[in-house]
Amino acid sequence: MKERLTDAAIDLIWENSYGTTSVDAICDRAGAKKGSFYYFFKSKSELAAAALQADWNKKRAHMDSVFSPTVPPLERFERYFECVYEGLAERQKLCGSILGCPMLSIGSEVSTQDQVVRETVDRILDTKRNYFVSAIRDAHAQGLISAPNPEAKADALFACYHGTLAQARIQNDLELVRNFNQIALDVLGVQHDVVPASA
Amino acid sequence: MKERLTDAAIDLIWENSYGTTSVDAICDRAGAKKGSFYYFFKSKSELAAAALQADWNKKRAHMDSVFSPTVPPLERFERYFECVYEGLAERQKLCGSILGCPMLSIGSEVSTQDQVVRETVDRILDTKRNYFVSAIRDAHAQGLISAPNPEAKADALFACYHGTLAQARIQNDLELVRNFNQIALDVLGVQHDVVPASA
DNA sequence: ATGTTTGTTGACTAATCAGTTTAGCACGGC
DNA sequence: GCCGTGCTAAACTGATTAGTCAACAAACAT
Repeated sequence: MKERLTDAAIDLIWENSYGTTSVDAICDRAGAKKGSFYYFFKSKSELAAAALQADWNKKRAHMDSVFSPTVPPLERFERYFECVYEGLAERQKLCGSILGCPMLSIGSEVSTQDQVVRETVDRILDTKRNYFVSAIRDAHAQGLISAPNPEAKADALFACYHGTLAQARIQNDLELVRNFNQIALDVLGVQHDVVPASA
Repeated sequence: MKERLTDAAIDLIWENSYGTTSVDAICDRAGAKKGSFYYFFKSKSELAAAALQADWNKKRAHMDSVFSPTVPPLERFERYFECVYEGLAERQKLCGSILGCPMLSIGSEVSTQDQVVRETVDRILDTKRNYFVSAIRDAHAQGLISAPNPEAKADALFACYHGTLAQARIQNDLELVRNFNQIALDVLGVQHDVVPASA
């Protein structure tokens, strides 16, 4: 039941927002009653933090596989962005909207008001950033890109990635995400293998 | 009074969020009563849209000056990011938090639930993006950068910029914004004039 | 068998929410 | 003097909110 509650919470909050998702609505979707909710969680805010953490834990294994050191560094990004695109597209079929990154949407919404959730998001985002850093470091070591400062490069790509997802949500349009790997390559400083126009 | 209401609305919604900012609170800060509110605006949602638009209209003249075609293209960005940094720092002194970009925060929060606000944000963001596009086009024309596709480059920088502001809000930390011009130059593909280390 | 832990239930507050209503104020035109 | 017009005041509605509470159930240990 605890898991049903966190699942319902992520679903609803991601699709709508933290502020407009009521505890009642979460309970309804989870098939639970208010009492059960407050048996497991002492507040809406604590549930949100738990839900974000649970969601991340679920995705972690998949991230480890996509960003495995056995995969060529630039392919890690390519596969990752492809997965994100597919996931958002599938989700759109269900709810009609492009939802972007839940961490960013929720984090941005509550950051000035809810320190528990804010710190949870902050910590998870930092963990996620590490995948970027290590892939970039590897790419640099293999001479695929020039990134003497992998952390700075990762920050740039990370920001670019999240900015694109945020815009996709606001515009309700996946177009920018579909072509994101191109932008990523550009930000990473990979040489374009442009097909030269004839004549 | 209408202006006092939109000012109060932007202030409160930016600092907190759309969902947690009540009409009562907006009226309080504006020194107005509910009746006045609903005389000028027919709903909270319509006020939010009007407030965002009014806020943008105020900033527009300044944007025009910063992105004036008489300013060298890369300096436009430099000055702009500097202004944004200063603005956020000043605001932090007042409310203790880094607030990021109101368009992005609010847009991301309400995008799936409020089409009026969503479209307002979408339109304003598109207008803002044009400043980037034209500066990049000029920079390319002057041989400062290589950007055969200025729109794509602008999208990348725009996303990177907004992603950075969103992270600054979530982390409540201006650090990333302070150094953003460096990242911007990197994304734009400007050659670093790195001071070579001796020995 | 008996008590304890672990979970569930539904009714309950007390506050807050967006939005309405109605009466009234100050003002200039006529 | 009188009337419309632009705006304000304050009380109100009805729905919704997060969170509480005491009674209850089933499993499990002793």
